[in-house]
Amino acid sequence: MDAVFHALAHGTRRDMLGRLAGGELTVGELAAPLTMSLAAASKHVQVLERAGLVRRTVDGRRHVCRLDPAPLASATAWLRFYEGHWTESLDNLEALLRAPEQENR
Amino acid sequence: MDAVFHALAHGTRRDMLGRLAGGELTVGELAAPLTMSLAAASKHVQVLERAGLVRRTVDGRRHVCRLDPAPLASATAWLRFYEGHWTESLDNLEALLRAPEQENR
DNA sequence: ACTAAACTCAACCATGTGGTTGAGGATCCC
DNA sequence: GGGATCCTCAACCACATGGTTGAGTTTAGT
Repeated sequence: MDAVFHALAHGTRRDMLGRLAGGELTVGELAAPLTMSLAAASKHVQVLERAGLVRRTVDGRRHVCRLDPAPLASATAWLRFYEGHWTESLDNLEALLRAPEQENR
Repeated sequence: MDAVFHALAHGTRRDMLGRLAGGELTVGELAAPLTMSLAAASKHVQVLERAGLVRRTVDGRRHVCRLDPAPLASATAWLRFYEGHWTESLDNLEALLRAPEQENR
């Protein structure tokens, strides 16, 4: 799960995932719009692969990547949990403000 | 937004956020259960602060930290967007499997 | 006034990360 | 077969990250 958040922490990788949401792409196609070498882009793909967010099938000399957003589910679950706690603590704050003892600030 | 994902990428920081969801804690209290020095924990708090996830109020010599999950919202929005694309591509897959041309695998 | 406590800051170190280049392995095309 | 294409691998480099220790500051307690 660290791997998922780590993969998402880099803008280049989020960009790749975004374009993969539109359909399968080869490593070269993923690298094309980027301002870095193919080898660098290849490393980013590997990071996404290790995080389980991208699956690769080798088709001849082309490596075709497709999105596998399943690992995103655990990340969203984590986030939703703490957003839940957040609204809860908002309720607590509100309750506190309504309480008889007036300790505003 | 990179900052938010980067902050979440470290298990120690997620742990801190989790405990902060239960209420305000000082830097020392955040550091106590960890196997690192206070200075190291202090740095983690600073990372969370830069990401906007934690707000600090100095109360005497104690630095009280409280959770501010607002930046989590943009992260969840990003994730939900791609989860949407995911279910869409699942539909595409299903449609493909139902299609006349049988190219399973 | 002294000491202890709660932190931050700065310097330092080891390791990880993101990029480059150069070489090489398959694969397609002529 | 020969050359161009697509991609990985390994070595290297600069810089960020995560940890340490030691010193310093501010506050609390006696």
